[in-house]
Amino acid sequence: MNPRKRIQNLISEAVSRAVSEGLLPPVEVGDIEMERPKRREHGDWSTNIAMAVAGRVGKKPREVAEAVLGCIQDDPGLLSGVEIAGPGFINFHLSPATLRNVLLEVGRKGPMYGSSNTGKGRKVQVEFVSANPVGPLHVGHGRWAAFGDTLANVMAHCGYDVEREFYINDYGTQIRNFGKSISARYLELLGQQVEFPEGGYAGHYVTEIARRIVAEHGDEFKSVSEEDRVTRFVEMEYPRMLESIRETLVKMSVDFDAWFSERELYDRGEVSETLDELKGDGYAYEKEGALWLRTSSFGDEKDRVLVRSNEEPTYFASDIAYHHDKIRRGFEILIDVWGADHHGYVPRMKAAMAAMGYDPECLVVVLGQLVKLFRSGEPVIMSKRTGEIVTLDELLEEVGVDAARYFFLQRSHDSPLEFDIELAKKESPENPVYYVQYAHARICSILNYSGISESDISDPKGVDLELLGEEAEFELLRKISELEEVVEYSAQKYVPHRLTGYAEELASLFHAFYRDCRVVTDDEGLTRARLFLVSCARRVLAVVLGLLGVTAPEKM
RNA sequence: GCCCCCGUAGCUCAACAGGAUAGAGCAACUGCCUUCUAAGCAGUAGGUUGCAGGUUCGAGUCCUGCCGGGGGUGCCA
Repeated sequence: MNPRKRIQNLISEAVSRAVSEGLLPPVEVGDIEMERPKRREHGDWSTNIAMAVAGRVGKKPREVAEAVLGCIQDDPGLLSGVEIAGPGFINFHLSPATLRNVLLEVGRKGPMYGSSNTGKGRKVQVEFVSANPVGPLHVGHGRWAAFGDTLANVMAHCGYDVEREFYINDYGTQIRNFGKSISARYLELLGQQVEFPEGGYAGHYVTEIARRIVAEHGDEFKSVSEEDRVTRFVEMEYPRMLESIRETLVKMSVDFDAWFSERELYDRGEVSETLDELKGDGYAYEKEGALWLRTSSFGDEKDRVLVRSNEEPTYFASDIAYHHDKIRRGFEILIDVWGADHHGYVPRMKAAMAAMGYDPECLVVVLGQLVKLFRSGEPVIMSKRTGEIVTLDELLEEVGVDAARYFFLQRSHDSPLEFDIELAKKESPENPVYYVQYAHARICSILNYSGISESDISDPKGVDLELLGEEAEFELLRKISELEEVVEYSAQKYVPHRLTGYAEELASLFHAFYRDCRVVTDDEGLTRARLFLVSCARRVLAVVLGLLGVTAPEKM
């Protein structure tokens, strides 16, 4: 049992003892809230239970705290002190032995350190990126790639059964516009005057595609109908585009478990099947020649169209069928990562879940804000209209995957990200990626210098942990002990960026330790104890960097 | 108009389900390499958390109103 739970038990036992001794009136305390105090002198763990309960028992918070404190019977060896502070907090200080024991857990769990079973094997699907296969990924996609992948890592570490999925919008207007755009460029290259299609893709890559078609097929498609030419180009080119997207994602170290095609959803009849079910349940109805879903009965502002009067299903219709399919595949939690510009879509999708008879809560939509690119403080001008964008490939080429992923994961998903390309490239202290990686490399260097192999060090039997007694050592131990909470919080709140903060704190405490404590000395016992400590710190850094998808270099 | 997100140090951002004296990094200034990586460390300075109310033992965090920025509000995706 971890110290947090042991302390919670001490408190609840103390409360019942205080009640039976008549110091407190009978009171239901429920879950005992535990927090990490911000200030060191407030101990390792703190509870506000006295303040929370004070009103209900008609006593002052400090009186309640004293009653509880008086009834606490220490779990032997766990604590070195308990006291009441401030308005009525009860603060707990872990004993040195408890802190040192965290190293044994790191040694035991290795790469699984920080993992837990809070997810209880629940099936989770994280769907992210899901870019239309009509152009290269841009830097915004890069942010969602890093976010989704790390969120999946973090949830897996918490004991969820996680799958990563990419939804391919290979049906409908967008893919058609892609074909039309290629067609227009193709005809231009063959010397015809054509108007560029409305909603077409103006990027230079489209012209490159057309040029390649001309080179390979000449004017073969010049005389066929526009309709046929567009269809032909779509069939020829979207699989290639999808393949290049896949390659870019591989460079981002993102590996999807599933690629789900919208077109196949139609081909299997799942869209019409879903619509029939909704009609059968009375949630879909005809009006003005279109089919509508009664989303307003489930909290949406108004009803939404499923099938237009021209018989074309909307994107919404296939999206419902898609989510229906996800549930039928057994996923209990569906996480959709969408751009913030889709936020108006959330209530209707939740409503659709409810209409299908599912709990809307099982759908979690994470909305992400934009990435603004900078170069040495100057904004990089991009225009969607003219197609002048910086692609994810170009960014990766320039800054590398480690810096890219780290930068994407530094900020909360709901605030816009400023990404400075020059800063990401800099191998200097301004760049936090290197700060963290440097701590890892520095430890490797110490281990190497010691001449003792790490596998030898990690056997705690030959180590006397009691030799660890410096404040800098305890600080490091405390931070190491926090990983599980950080990982759990990141998973529960869908905030994987917390990990970058943790990594920097851990690195910083290691660097401070390095200043205060020399590891390799003539004192063999102390050397072994400290080698064990830094080896554990290294492994924890490696775990965190691994979750972030960033490499942990041995040398820099 | 209505809905959603954001507003915290000069800049970029943290702040765990409301907690104790709001924290980092960068930029600025001052020190520290004959000893395991100076891509490092230590220190100084920097704030009425956009504004005004409210809720309570306690508010950056919750509620109301206002100001400012972004997004949405389609038989588009």
